[in-house]
Amino acid sequence: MLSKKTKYGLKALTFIARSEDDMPVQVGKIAKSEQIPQKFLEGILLTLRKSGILGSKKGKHGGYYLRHEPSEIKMTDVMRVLEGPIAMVPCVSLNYYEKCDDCPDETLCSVHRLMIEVRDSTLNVFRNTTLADLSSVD
Amino acid sequence: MLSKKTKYGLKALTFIARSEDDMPVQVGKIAKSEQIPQKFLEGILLTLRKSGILGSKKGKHGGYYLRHEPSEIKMTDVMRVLEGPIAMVPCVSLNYYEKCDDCPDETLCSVHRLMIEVRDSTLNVFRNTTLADLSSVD
DNA sequence: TGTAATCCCTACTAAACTGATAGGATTAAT
DNA sequence: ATTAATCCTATCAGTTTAGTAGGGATTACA
Repeated sequence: MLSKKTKYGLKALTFIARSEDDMPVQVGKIAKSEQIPQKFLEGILLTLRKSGILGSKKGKHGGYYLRHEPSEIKMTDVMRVLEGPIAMVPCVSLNYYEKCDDCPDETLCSVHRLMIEVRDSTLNVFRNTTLADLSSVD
Repeated sequence: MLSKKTKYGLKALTFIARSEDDMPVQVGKIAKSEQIPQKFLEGILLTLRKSGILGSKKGKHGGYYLRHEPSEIKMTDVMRVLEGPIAMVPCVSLNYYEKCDDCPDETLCSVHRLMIEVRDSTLNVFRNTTLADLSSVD
């Protein structure tokens, strides 16, 4: 299941991308427009900022803005920040690899082989989708 | 993340498929060979039986067996039984569709569109993979 | 007919995770 | 100063996960 955190995060990013006139967007505005609990959203945008996807400006008239063009922001990066590893098992994760306790030989493990295929096909989607695709209104 | 339940279930199915000489396979044998807590595995095999993927024979010399040829057992079915819906959000689920509370218009929702693509690519893997693929030793 | 092996079923539990709330500290514009 | 924003930490109720416990029901076979 996609966590609410990720869902909210994606919606917020889309919102910011759509309202780009180089003015920072306030959490409150996003929360209201997208029906997201504001305090919850605060934390989400914070992690997006810490990861380098968003920038922020503090104080009055502050808010969040994209650090790069929407077309440069790949879903692989966004999803990893919000949802964690893309692979469904650590033993097929590119960025968070971990060996299974059981499983003496990965190449013989049926789960391993299946999950590599799932990872690759999901990765293929995320690599070929940017925030620009999400926020286009076609 | 893939649940242990699913992981264990897939390993067990693979084990049964590999040791097919038409004799039912005992939970204890699978548990020992695959390093799975036996009581936990019991429950998993039970749900696989109730779903029609496995059959069982009670009493001495009893055990579990496949109800169909491995090449007929598609991962779509197995995954839905073990892991639940394949879609990451209910609003793009084929078998368990549910509208989002928020989201007045799905066709305009960025998350919706992205998740449809993920669903389709994952589905494509599961539809083209059978237990025979998992249990082959190439 | 008794006994051992096996599936079957229900209930319980500890730990982790999720989604959210609370309360305030810090910063900046006016 | 006041106000409006981000930032940070802690807390919490509910759910899920992974597993354990204990036994009931069924069958093979001596």
